[in-house]
Amino acid sequence: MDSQAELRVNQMRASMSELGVTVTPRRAKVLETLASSDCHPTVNDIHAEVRRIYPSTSLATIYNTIELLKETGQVLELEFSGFPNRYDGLRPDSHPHLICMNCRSVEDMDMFEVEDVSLDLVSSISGYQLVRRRTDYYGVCPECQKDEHTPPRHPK
Amino acid sequence: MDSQAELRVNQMRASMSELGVTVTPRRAKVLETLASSDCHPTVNDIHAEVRRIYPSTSLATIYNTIELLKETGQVLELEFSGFPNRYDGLRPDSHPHLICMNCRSVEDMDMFEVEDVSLDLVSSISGYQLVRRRTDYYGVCPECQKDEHTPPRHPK
DNA sequence: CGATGGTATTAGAATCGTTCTAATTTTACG
DNA sequence: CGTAAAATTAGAACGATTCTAATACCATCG
Repeated sequence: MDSQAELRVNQMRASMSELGVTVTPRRAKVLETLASSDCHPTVNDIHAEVRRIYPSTSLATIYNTIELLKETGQVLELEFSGFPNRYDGLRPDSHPHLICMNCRSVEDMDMFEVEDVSLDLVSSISGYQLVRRRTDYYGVCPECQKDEHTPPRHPK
Repeated sequence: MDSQAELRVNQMRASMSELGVTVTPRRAKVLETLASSDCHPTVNDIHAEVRRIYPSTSLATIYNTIELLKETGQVLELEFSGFPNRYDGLRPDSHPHLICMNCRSVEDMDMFEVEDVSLDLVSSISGYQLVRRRTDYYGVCPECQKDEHTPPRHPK
């Protein structure tokens, strides 16, 4: 786990303590997995990882822990219909992603700085109290372009 | 049905003919509903509307028709997990939306022109073959701000 | 130490939007 | 009309997520 991941784990722990809930060993392992994986894992990915250490862990614990993190904005949830949601614990702020429609890989899109319209500006013009933006680019990743018939796989 | 809606229905009909499929009366009603509704209806909304004329219509027909429209880019699908998808047949191109997390209303966000980074530019830098962008702003709509306890409702 | 009470966790059931399937109906066209 | 292909139906299947009721854990107090 690199230093950025450790920083994030500590921030997540702090936010959970502020909520008044315990950071149990299983929950700690969920935080670690979220903070040290850059492939935007699914709940199942995290479940599998936590099970390597605590084999009896149930899915509900993963969902439960993620819910606690969402409450304090410590994890970014990317919703999909028909596919499992993806989570970003490394960068819980709104930021754009590249999504491969073939292999379902998800990566951060920060090749260059995008000057997004600020949430505050859109809020004041629209009258909405905005809390989050989601921007995703959908297409086919370089890897999948090599062979049109690459079967869907995840994570990449 | 205003002139813009009629134009859209004709475009949708044309795209379906190009696919070599028949525009049956039920399908026509789906197109009409999509083209003349500005609240980004769910599949159930469309189903209810079509049933007013053809009461025996099954849900599968709605899904099936939408699938045909998606194949030719004639409808924009906004995916959610935990909530039904929303559809925009009036403006099938990528454009930003305002989403109320309380009442689940969805509206177009075109208060001002946003100069989005072009898909082509992002494609060339990222190496992805991009086909679509999705940008959504999440928050609480003006109506729901009036009363914190307004129950979720849809459509607005 | 052992009891107590509250939190965390579990396994599995329930939910719900979407997709699939097999049988039936409709449609186009000779 | 008659036939074949396409469209449609009802309901089953599916899969991600949420819920539920029972159990395990753990800190603290007597």
